[in-house]
Amino acid sequence: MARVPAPSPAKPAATRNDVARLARVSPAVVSYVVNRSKRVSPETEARVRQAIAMLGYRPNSAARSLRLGSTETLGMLVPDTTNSYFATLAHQVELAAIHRGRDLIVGNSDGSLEAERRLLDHFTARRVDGVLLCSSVFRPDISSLRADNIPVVLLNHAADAPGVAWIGADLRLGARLAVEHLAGHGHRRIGLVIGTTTDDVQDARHAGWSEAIDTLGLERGPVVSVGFNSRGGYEAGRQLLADGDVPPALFVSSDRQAIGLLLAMHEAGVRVPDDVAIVGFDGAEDGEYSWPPLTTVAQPIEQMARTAVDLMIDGAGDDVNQVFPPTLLVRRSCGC
Amino acid sequence: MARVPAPSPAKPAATRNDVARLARVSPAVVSYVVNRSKRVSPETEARVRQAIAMLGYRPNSAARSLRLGSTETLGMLVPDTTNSYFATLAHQVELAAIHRGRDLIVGNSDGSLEAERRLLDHFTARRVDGVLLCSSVFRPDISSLRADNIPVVLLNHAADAPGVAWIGADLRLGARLAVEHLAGHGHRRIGLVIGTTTDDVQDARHAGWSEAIDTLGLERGPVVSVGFNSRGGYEAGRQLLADGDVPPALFVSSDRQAIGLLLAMHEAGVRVPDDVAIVGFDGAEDGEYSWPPLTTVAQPIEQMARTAVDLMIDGAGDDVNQVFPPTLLVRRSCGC
DNA sequence: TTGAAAGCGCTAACAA
DNA sequence: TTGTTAGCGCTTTCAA
Repeated sequence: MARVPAPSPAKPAATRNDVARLARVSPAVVSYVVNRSKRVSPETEARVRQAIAMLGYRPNSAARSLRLGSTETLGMLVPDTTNSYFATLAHQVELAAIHRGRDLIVGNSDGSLEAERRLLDHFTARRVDGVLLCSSVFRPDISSLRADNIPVVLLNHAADAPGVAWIGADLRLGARLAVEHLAGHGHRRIGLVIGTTTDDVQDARHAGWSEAIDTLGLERGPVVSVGFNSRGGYEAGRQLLADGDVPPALFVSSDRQAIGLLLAMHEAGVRVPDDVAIVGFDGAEDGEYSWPPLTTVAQPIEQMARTAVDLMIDGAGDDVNQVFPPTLLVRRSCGC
Repeated sequence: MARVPAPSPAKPAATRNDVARLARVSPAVVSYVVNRSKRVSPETEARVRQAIAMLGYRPNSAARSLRLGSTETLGMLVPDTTNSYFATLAHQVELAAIHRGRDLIVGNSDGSLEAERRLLDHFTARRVDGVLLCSSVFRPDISSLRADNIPVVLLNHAADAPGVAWIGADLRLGARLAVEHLAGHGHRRIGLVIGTTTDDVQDARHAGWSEAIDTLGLERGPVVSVGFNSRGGYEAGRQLLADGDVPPALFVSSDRQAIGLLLAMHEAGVRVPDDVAIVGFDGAEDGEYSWPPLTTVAQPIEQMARTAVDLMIDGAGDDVNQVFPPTLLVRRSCGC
């Protein structure tokens, strides 16, 4: 490790006053040209722009926020950016935010309620203009946002949350899509691997699965509840194996779980889709390169992200909600 | 979509003055207690704290930044948070930053140099206290940061970059580890799937592979250059297959590529590790649940993240660098 | 132990 | 078309 003391010329960033001085105009004029907020004569503007370029001036956003009372920044809280579904969602939200001239700050709660509260607090301290919340629980504590009148939209939310705007995929429909497809392959007995969240409210995918089974006159396969990640899926697989009851078809509530399940099956020499057909849920990158590639119920992530940001910025108010229909993304784990 | 107009009481957040008024002290005293910057009598402090609690006051961070000339925020730029390696790295950096009392803003360049430049610009406008840069190129343009004297550390960097602090894993050593392990399994002919970056400088993993082959007196297998993602790995696999030259062992420069390669092999009925033994690189979550689970050269991600943040904050200056030795993470794709 | 006041860089209302 | 000025919420020096 080489080490040379930094020269550190301690040259502070140029301010608007520096620009004004160099361009021989008043500071206000600099603002006018930067924000295009008022007409300025072409010659003056040229001088100012040149000075800006020479000094490498960029408006100090803290000062701007303070003055404007708005940070032009959105906050987003997810359980885990390491999860490709949330990573994709966050990325799409970032894109949508930029498109609307906003910045996005993303925080990870790691599934901890304590961390979630802390981050939300943090967002309010930063005076974000709104927060997109993928909470680990069904009824998140958004009081600190409320107290400061910061708009919230619950993203990836599962069901009605009175008094809060929320957006989510139609989980029930998605589950139905999966079961119907599996039934279309001739399977009459379909199991379920379902994720549980901290406050274990019943997941709508469970209801959708159940409903579809009934409607189609099928037989209920085993149901196993596990965490929403690969490890959970792996455990589900082990359990099914241990019970000696791996059904011919399985709907799995997230792609990551499905990936874990796949591993358990491979280890046991159970062939997918020949011995078990599998349909996952989410449609992010996870299942694209798995073996076999995962048939999955894809959420319209980009659309949801865009809508969430629009809702947030256009301030549609609380009690707004929107549910998006997912679509079946057919690959090979279903037997197609 | 239900819709109810927002009540929007338009209640602005409480300021320090509100607290001062309620606690019947001067605004300065509020600052004293919030920042513990000066002794305050216990009774006064109690009054102030109570007022803070009652009003839900949190210091406006824009104002604070403006006054302090520091945002207590670090910026991090990665090509793609959707990639689990970068997601993990970013997450670890976030943790390290929080540990040092800093916030982290993460931006995605999507591998575009244009986006990279824009984000860097953005970071300087926001006056971040430093930026951690995972650039898509070997010599990134950090002039906008330089102009404002914002410290930079190149993270995940591959080789010497004079005048900039950088941190990276020892790629050459990692490649050697992989080849040696494969040789230990008795393979005498080892191929290479190597990623290319935008400015295609020779990757040190290539050199390490080559070197190890020579040292061990092995035979050079096919070398294929592809993008650093799953698709690249898949293409590499297809090409090897098309050339009819799938070597008995293969070192692959990233886990994501390895995942893609795995798919190509499965599709062709080539068995891993029996027909090809594979060792990947990175050691993030990708290969943990693949089939077969991936043996890989793991970078000490957490350690690198922590060091990068420390370096940044403690301002060790430019021309500092640190290279971390990776370790072999043995799973099953190598034949173990 | 507490308070008064200056000023961080910026926007925008108003005046010239 | 341009300039003057007040003030956003905060920290900190200096005085009381």
